[in-house]
Amino acid sequence: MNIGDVAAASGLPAKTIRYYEEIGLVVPPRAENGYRAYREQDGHMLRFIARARSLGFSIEDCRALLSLYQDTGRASADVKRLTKDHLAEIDAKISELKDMRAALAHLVHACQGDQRPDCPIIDELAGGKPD
Amino acid sequence: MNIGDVAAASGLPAKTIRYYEEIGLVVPPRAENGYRAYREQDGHMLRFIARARSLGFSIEDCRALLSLYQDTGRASADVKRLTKDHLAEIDAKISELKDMRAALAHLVHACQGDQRPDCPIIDELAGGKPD
DNA sequence: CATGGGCCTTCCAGTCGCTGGAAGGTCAAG
DNA sequence: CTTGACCTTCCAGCGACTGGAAGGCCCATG
Repeated sequence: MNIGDVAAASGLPAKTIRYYEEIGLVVPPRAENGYRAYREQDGHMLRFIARARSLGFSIEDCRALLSLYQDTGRASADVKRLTKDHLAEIDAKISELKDMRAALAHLVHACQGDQRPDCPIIDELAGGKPD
Repeated sequence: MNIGDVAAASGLPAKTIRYYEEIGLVVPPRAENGYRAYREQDGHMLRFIARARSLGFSIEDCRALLSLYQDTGRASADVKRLTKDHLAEIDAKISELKDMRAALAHLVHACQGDQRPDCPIIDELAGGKPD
C-alpha cells in the first residue's frame, strides 16, 4: 500500500501521515523505488491514531496508547488512567470556554449593535464602566 | 513606564508585551537608553488586550477591537458582529469538546481498569469490537 | 568609585500538529 | 512517447507565545 491508499483508508491527509513517520509514530518500510510501503499493521495503527486524535488525544498520548495497543500484556488500568486524565483536561477546557461563553453572551446581549459608538463590549474591555 | 511596570499593571508577561510590539499591536516609543517607554494610552491598550484575550479573542480580533476602541466614530454594530462571530466559534468548540467528552466518559465507564489487558478503550480505538 | 543585583535589550530556537508549495522522480495508460 | 497522477524531499509558515543566552543600563551600598 502506498501512502495514498492508507490516506484514503484512514481519512488522514498524506502530509499528516508523512509527518507521523517523521516523528516516529508510524514508520513503514520502503519499497525499492523509495515509496513508503505500508503493511496492514501500519494501516491499523494509522486508523487507531486517527480515532484517538478525533477524541482529542495529543500526539504523545497517541504514542502511549499505540504502545499499549501493541502490548498484549498491558494492564487496562494504564489505558484507563490515560483516558481519565485526558477527560479531565477536556472538562477543564469546556469549563473555561463556558465561562467565556457566558461573559460574551452577556456582552452581546447588552450591546445595541447600531450606528452609534456607545458600546458596552468596548466599555467592558476598556476596564468596565465604573458607573 | 518601563516594560516591567506595564507587565505588572496588565498582568501580561514582559515577553508577551514585547511580542505584541513585534507584531505591531502596541508599539511604544523608546527612551534615550533604548528602553521601551510606555505611555498611559499604551498601558490602557495592553489591559484592553489582556481582557480581550481572556475572553478568547484571537490576536487579529484584538487588533480589530483595538482599532474600534480607538475610533470614537465607530458603530457598535461592528463590535457586536465581531463578538457574535467569536461567540459562535466558542459554541462550536464547546460542542466539539462535549462530543469528545461524552465518548470518553462512556469509554472510561466501560473500562475495568485492572491488571488485565482486556480494554474497551483500546478496542474502540482499534476499530470497535464487531461483536 | 567599584560592585552587585535587578532591570532592560536583542536574537535565536522551540512549542504543537500540521499544512502549503517547490522541484523533481516514478509509474501506468493511451 | 507523452501525459498526468502519483510519489519523493526539503523548506517555510501558522498562532501565540515561551525559554534562554549574551550583553547593556541603573541604582544602592560599601
